[in-house]
Amino acid sequence: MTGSAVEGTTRIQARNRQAILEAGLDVFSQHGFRGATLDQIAGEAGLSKPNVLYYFASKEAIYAALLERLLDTWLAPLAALDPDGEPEDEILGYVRRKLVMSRDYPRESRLFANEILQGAPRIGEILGTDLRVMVDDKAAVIRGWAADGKIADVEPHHLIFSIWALTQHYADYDVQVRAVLGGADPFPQAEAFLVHLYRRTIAPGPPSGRERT
Amino acid sequence: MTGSAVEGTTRIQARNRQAILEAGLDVFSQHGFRGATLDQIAGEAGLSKPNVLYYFASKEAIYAALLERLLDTWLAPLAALDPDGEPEDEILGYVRRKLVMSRDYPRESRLFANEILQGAPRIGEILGTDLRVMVDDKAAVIRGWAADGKIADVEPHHLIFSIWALTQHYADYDVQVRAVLGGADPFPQAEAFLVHLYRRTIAPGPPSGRERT
DNA sequence: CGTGCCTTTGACCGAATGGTCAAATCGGCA
DNA sequence: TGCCGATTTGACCATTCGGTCAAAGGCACG
Repeated sequence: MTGSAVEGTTRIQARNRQAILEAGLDVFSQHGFRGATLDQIAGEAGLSKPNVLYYFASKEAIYAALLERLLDTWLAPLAALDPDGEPEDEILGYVRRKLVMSRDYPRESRLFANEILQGAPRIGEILGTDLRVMVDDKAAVIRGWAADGKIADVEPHHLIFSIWALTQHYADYDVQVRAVLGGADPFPQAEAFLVHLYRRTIAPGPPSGRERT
Repeated sequence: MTGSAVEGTTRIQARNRQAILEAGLDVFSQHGFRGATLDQIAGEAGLSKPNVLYYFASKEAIYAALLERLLDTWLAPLAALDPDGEPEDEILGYVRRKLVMSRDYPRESRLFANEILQGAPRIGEILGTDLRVMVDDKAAVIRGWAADGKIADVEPHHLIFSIWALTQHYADYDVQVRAVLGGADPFPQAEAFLVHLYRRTIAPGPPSGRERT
């Protein structure tokens, strides 16, 4: 062995754990926790079922590991929203980062969607505490921008929800989007549309599009 | 028996079939097809498992019946978009109708979401044919409005996607929305926000919010 | 009140599920 | 090369799964 006795992470351990998580992400994101089977995960990872359980104590443990790894990176784009930046740049930057995540990590988005659809039994508490704190924090920033007249007076929470909904839609409903559009890559057009939509939505001015005479 | 020999739908048949579909909607919308179990559906419907299979040939048949019943009503709001109406009224009306459906039929929205997340194995073909035809049709209408300068020049397909994403988000991610917002009913604020967003997005004028000098 | 069909269910089946365990194999180091 | 822990697996287990079936129960009508 190479590593020390305390830090017991062999090369082969890292590789197999990674393969299991990769396979688990595939299966869980498509069928949810209850719909996924260990045999399927093992098969996709190229390991036998007992071998999978040698690296993870249970099906639940694989799922938990995936969720934990996900939550870390999932909120990073929102955390990067800078209170001292230019409002429009900050919000459009957030939209772009989230859209790129939907394009590059669609399975992670679907895994999250599945967990929420099931009622968030495992991450419900985190949603009501950690997530809520961060969203409230960023919402306050956005509210400040609105109060200063730098952007339109929109409800910040729903603005954030809308960014989640619009960007994750291109990951979660990818099959539907491509079925309707045909074969072409939806993301370039999606980005152009979302930039238009958010420039218009947050531009300072009267609350509605029907301009006053 | 009361009904004729040909029209064999007893009162009790209608009641039990309805109870099974109701229970199936609950379970399938939460756990997806593979994650749902007949025992759970039977228990929730107040019937024994063999009795459930007396009314539906298989688990698959219950799921199929739900999907078929869903597809009929799911696209009705889009079909109601009137090419001869006032563009802003038509689009905002569509948004409102879809939002009401998310509020009143969240389980149906989640059932649909689950099917799409699984890769739409059962309705994939419909998406690429019937749905696509209808969306293309409505997209042409919207494109015409844009060409006439009645609304902004937005890509119509992505405009429709955005309406789906924003409205269904309040059904599919209801748990998350409520966890972040607290106990209050999100829908009144959601409607106000969406009306603002779409008024701004489709208002005629320059493509972006950064006004020219 | 009895007959015939609709409805319900207990018992059961084979397959798949998550998980266990002891034994076999592997891989690196002395 | 031989050793020892890390790794892998075949066999197995209890439970749950979707589904079957024959028998029992219920209901409306003559």
